[in-house]
Amino acid sequence: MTQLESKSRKLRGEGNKITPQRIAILKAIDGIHSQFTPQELFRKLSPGHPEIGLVTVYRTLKLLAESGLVCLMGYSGRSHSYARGPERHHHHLICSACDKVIDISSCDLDELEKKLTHETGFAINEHHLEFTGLCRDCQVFSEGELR
Amino acid sequence: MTQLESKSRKLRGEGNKITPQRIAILKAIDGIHSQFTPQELFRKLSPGHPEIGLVTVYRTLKLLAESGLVCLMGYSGRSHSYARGPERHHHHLICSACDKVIDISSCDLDELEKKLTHETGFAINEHHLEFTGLCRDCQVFSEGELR
DNA sequence: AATCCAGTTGAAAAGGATTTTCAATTACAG
DNA sequence: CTGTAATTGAAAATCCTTTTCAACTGGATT
Repeated sequence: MTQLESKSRKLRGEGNKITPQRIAILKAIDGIHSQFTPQELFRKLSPGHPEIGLVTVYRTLKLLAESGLVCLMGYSGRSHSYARGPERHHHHLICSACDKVIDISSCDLDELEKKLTHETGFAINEHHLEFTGLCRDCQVFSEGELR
Repeated sequence: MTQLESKSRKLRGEGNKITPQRIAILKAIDGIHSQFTPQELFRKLSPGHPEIGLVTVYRTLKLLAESGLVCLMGYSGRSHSYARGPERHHHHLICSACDKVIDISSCDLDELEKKLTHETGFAINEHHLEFTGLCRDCQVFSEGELR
């Protein structure tokens, strides 16, 4: 089963219709390895899919994020940013130069979480973790003659 | 030295002027233990300080964030949120019901960071960590008759 | 205490991002 | 095939945030 089939199935299972627009958006997202804003995705889609409106991109990304099929990113400034990613719990490593996103599955925070629960009385149910840096490719440009 | 003096001194040291508006804003922030948006802070200030405009609140929060005197929060939806907090490296534990923020100083992520650097070639220079849950007070309302 | 000037301020306008509205269209269950 | 609820695109409406600009002011310097 392709990622497209499995995601479509999940969406349909939740009572949503599978439209050509949604398929195009799912396909596009699967090919993007950076974080992106709705506007950026719209611009990327427009040439091949002039029939897809910006509003639909906004709505679809929201829907996909609610279904866990894309991630809504945290510290990315003013506009919403999203990234493709696995449905399971994971975190991100982001290149601050090219916006590339790498998924991280390990995060041993259980100890810390327990300690915090004990110290603060909070019932913790979520955490976000994000690393930022320069990817191998982008490091090149911050050495040598450039900059 | 009070927090107000020390923060004023730092601001002045960076070439900024200490105005009545900035003092009022610094004082207000010190009394808020939740995260807040510029608009919320403005509403809180307005009654006692009708002379302070919304634009000044925006500008001052931006300035304070750049100087490390307040924290710009991450995953807080559409508008910017800030929180008072220590200047040193720290993270947050946030109540999803009342927006209370507790500062966390420990975060043993060096191991993970090293591992990621090795595996991905990234030059990591920053990380954000955020826990979300219900604080002791707010847990009460999610049990029992309410909700 | 008086002067000066770069930094600051508030109001209004501009700029963006996101959401809402609404009539037309369409996926898909029956 | 049909009926219907979900979806769509365009335009308008909402928000949030920043910019512009003329007036004002903190505080360094006389």
